[in-house]
Amino acid sequence: MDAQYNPHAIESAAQQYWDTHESFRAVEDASREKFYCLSMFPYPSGKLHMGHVRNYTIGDVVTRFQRMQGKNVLQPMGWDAFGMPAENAAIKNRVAPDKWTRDNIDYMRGQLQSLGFAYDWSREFATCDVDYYRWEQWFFAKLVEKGVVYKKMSTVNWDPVDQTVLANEQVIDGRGWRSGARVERKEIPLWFLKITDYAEELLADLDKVEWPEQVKTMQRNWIGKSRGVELSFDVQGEDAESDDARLDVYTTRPDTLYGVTYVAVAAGHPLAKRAAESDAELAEFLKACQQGGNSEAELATMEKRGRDTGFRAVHPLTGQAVPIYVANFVLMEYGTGAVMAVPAHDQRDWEFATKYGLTIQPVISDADGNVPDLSAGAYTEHGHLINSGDFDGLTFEGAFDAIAAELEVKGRGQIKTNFRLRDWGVARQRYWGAPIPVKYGPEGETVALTDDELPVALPQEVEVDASGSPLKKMPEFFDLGDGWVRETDTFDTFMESSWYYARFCCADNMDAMLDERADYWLPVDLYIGGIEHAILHLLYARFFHKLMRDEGLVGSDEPFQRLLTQGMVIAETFYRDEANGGKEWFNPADVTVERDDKGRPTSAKLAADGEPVVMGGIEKMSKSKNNGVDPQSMIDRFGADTVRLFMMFAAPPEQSLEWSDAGVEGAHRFLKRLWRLVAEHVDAGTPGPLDVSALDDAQTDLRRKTHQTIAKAGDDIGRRTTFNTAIAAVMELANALGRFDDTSPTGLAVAREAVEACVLLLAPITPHACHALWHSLGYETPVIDAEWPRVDERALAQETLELAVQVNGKLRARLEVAADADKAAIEAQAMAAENVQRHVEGKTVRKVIVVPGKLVNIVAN
RNA sequence: GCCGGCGUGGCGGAAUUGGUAGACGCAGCGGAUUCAAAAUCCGCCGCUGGAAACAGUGUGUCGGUUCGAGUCCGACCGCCGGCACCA
Repeated sequence: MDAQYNPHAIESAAQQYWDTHESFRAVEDASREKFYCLSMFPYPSGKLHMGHVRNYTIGDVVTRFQRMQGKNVLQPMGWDAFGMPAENAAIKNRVAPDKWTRDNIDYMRGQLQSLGFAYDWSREFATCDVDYYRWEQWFFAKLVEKGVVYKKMSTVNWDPVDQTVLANEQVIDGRGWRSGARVERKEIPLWFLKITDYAEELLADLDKVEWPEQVKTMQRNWIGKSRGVELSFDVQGEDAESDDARLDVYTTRPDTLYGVTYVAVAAGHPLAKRAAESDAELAEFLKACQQGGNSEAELATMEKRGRDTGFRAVHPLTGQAVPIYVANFVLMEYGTGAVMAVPAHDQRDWEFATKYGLTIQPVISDADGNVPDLSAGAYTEHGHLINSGDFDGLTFEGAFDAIAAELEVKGRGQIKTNFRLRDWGVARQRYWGAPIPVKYGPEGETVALTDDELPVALPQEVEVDASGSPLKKMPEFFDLGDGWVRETDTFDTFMESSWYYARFCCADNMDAMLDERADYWLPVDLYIGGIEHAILHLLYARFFHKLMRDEGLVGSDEPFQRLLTQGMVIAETFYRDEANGGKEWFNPADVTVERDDKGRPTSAKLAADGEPVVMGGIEKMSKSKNNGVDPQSMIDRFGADTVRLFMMFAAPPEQSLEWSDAGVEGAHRFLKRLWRLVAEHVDAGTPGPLDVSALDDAQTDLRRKTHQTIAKAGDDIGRRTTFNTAIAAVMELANALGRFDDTSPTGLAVAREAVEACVLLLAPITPHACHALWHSLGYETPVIDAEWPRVDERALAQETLELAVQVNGKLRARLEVAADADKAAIEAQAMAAENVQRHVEGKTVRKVIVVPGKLVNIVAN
């Protein structure tokens, strides 16, 4: 074999082999166990970034590993092709979104292929293909029929200068990113899917999936099931028949009901509007409340402000009148648009009451009956009721039930389960998305399109500018004649990403959304993607799967059985301050870092001019900080296997991964070393038969190491998905192999087993090199079809073990003991050790703890 | 602000169920090979003291549980992800 490791020749040969043999085409086969491995598909933004490379390498390693386990594997790839960047590029470069997107896809597909990912490319599609989104339109029409869809008024960010709706990320400090104008909250009618109808099931079924606990917790909190009481306050002086006669509020703390000292309503609430009719200042305040962004983070961090409406609410139990305030943090769309306020026992209410001088009435004491000190903040613990009439002395649970019962008797309220989860608004006022398949009639009819009216294809020839969707200016698109017009809103791109995993199972079906092949492959056995998708994408996809199930399209309850959330790729940043107060960021590739004699970085210089730059810390790779490392340049320099190996070795998949040029070189060095080890082994001659009963000590040790490594690598890749430790284990085996220079026939046989283990265990990670090495070892069938090596339990056996000996928890000696030694013998041997004697001298031994195979701890004082 | 994470040598990380902290790699230092260099190979490498044996100390900070804590509990500090129209 070639003595030199030549990655580029090896990689193109291996890729060509896989290509001509259609090695990764997946075919349904009911007689075989399937494994569907899916990585989140990319948005085609231009070129692959390191985050993609990491994500897809993880998926590829698992896919190839499962194939070697004998599974029938499916690993598809496609494009999440609708979205705002294409429109932004269109505005900036005057290039049509479709062309821009498809050019990007072509380039990125080539990059994925050069990384050697084992995709079944025959299943590829982009979500902007009409053959894809037509089924989404078809399905939406079915949902309209079923009643899962409705239209309601909803708040959007409105840019009054550009006359367009802005996404939350386009609102910066309350202003439009392009125009700089103060953003306004505007109400427009939008389409919604009733995800809240599935809240209970989405919560319960989290128990059915093998996901990281943190992701399940985030979803549970997002769904936010709570048990509380819905109750109503009368509005003083209102006609009992009028709509404004009562205020409904929901609370999870009915035990604090006697502490209500005011009620707050949203700026859009009818009472607030009525009060403003005769109060110019209040009207001004309501207008101010409509300014600024709409995101929860912005609402939660803004200054809490309010004003008295002049209306008074009547407490449902005490009959006392309390003021009704308008507050900017109460939103009309969430819940009832009104909240009861208990400043003594809720921190936000406390801050508001303190600011406006409202009464703070404590109604909960601690368990000892002490009235809490409310001078610095609210007392939010559960405790015992005080100042609460007949309910005094009750605990949280007792008071909850008693007060709920009292309200029920009086017809003023009842216990209610509430969810924080809100319905999913799926309409966007944008061009580059799937058109919503609805039409409106001259009499105000709203009708979903029928099969023969579908698909609604998105027009390709358009002028995109900053002033909203071009579809709204295209009568040829929306004017259907006879007074009928088509909806010009398009779908949220989360719609497309909510079912693409299912379409991959049968992407060639032009007559149906899904077919029986979906139930062969689904659910996805392992889904891999960024932790940033932990809530929205994953929750919407779960919901969509249940919708498809209820339409009989799939049989399973959940789309993704296992989930692996991968961390970010980060890198050092470098910048110089500019005269205008901004920063100029330099790419790490253009910077030289100076180090002291211990290797610590001390300063950095720009290579081009030799002048210093500031080290800005380690951040997520991004365009804005110019700290991205281009995968292509790394592949060109070292080959795909080196990039893949480094990515898998530098950190466990869930953690963030710091890019390191030196680390990449280290990975490359290891591959060269592995190549040389195999070449030297092949040159050393033909191994004899492996007679395991006639091995010397060194041979036994290497053989044990081989099988320990097989056991560890299989567990690390298959169960733990900690690829870094699997690679470390193989490196240890390679190190042991490098020290083993026994060229006897038996020695070569033991070495052969170790060499083959290295190649097979690394085959999922560095598939091109292992493809070539496997052939060099004399095999005709490719390594992708080789079986994962089996552990020989007998090879793992040891005659002696090393134990740690502690005295009072501190390590004092190491002990070589027979593997079958009993507790008493171990104790005696431990006590006899010289250093142990020194530390127990003059003390009484109180206890000796023996942990088999691990350590002995002698407790003495 | 709310929800969820993370914090270990000069650096990336390992320690899987409470049991020998620092595997593996990078950087650094010393040596071999070489006319020389690259490449490669060998050795050392948490900190303090010591010639060494060894001792002390050490996993963000403070406190607790335990024979024993990087791991469990409480409080705090710092950083990161998400917050419903970025994907």
